Amino acid sequence: MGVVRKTKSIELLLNEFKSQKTAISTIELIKRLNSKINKTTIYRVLENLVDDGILHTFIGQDGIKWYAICKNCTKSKHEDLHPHFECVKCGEIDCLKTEVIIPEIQNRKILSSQILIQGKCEKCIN
Amino acid sequence: MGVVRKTKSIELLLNEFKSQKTAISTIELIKRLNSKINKTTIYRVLENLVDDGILHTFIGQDGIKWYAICKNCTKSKHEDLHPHFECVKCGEIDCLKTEVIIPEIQNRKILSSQILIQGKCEKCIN
DNA sequence: TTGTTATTGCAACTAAGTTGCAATATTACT
DNA sequence: AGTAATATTGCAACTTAGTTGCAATAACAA
Repeated sequence: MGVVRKTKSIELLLNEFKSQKTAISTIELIKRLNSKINKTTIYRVLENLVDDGILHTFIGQDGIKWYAICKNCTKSKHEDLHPHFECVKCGEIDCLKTEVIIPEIQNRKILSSQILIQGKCEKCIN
Repeated sequence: MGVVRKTKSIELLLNEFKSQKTAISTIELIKRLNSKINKTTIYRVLENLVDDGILHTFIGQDGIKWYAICKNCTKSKHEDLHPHFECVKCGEIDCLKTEVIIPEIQNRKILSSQILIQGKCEKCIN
């Protein structure tokens, strides 16, 4: 349904994504904003922000939901088909600009794809 | 820890993967074997079979665990770094032989990757 | 056949996420 | 500014996937 009214919850959540460029998991957001926003509201606002093309979401290796700011998305079209990179050391996940080419497959029609790469990030490589 | 003794539970679970070549989710297995094996046992046997290199596991788009037979794995080395294909129509997930190349990324060390492709499978394309 | 111990079933629990509903806050309209 | 309409929120209770501890059972080596 998307966001209709400017509220404190939306502002607080967006602040998190403005001050941190990497992806943030739902449980991390609940942990951080616990005292200020109810977890139900957090889940609902996040979904609204996805509908509006402001955030995109994906499933981490742990099976939980992560969210990150969209770069080139609109309400009607999500363009965030980029891979995500999860650091095995610090746990941080961020969006990659790197393009990964999915080859055509005989007798199948590809519609979308999720790519989650594990490794060591810039900060943890050494 | 892997499997040590041949039990009825292991046999029943492996039968499912022998009669169906595609991946099977934990909840599907629990649904099917509910009356014969306790769900705790199902979770534990599946994990053992992964340790033994007989099955591999991955997270589906729904955030739940899926399992499939390994092709070229041993107890010490999992080689199943192939992509998985999820049909948006029938919900089936299978392993792809297609190789997807993950390019090197500056200042990062890539260790592994999960690729989940959505689309229409052979049966559902028309 | 028996002793050791891997495996199983059960019940109770955890953790992530959802639902229904009444209370509250935003916004448009006068 | 005051008010009505309704989007948003908080709360409690729930669902679902998966886990844990422990006693009972089953494999299998000797």
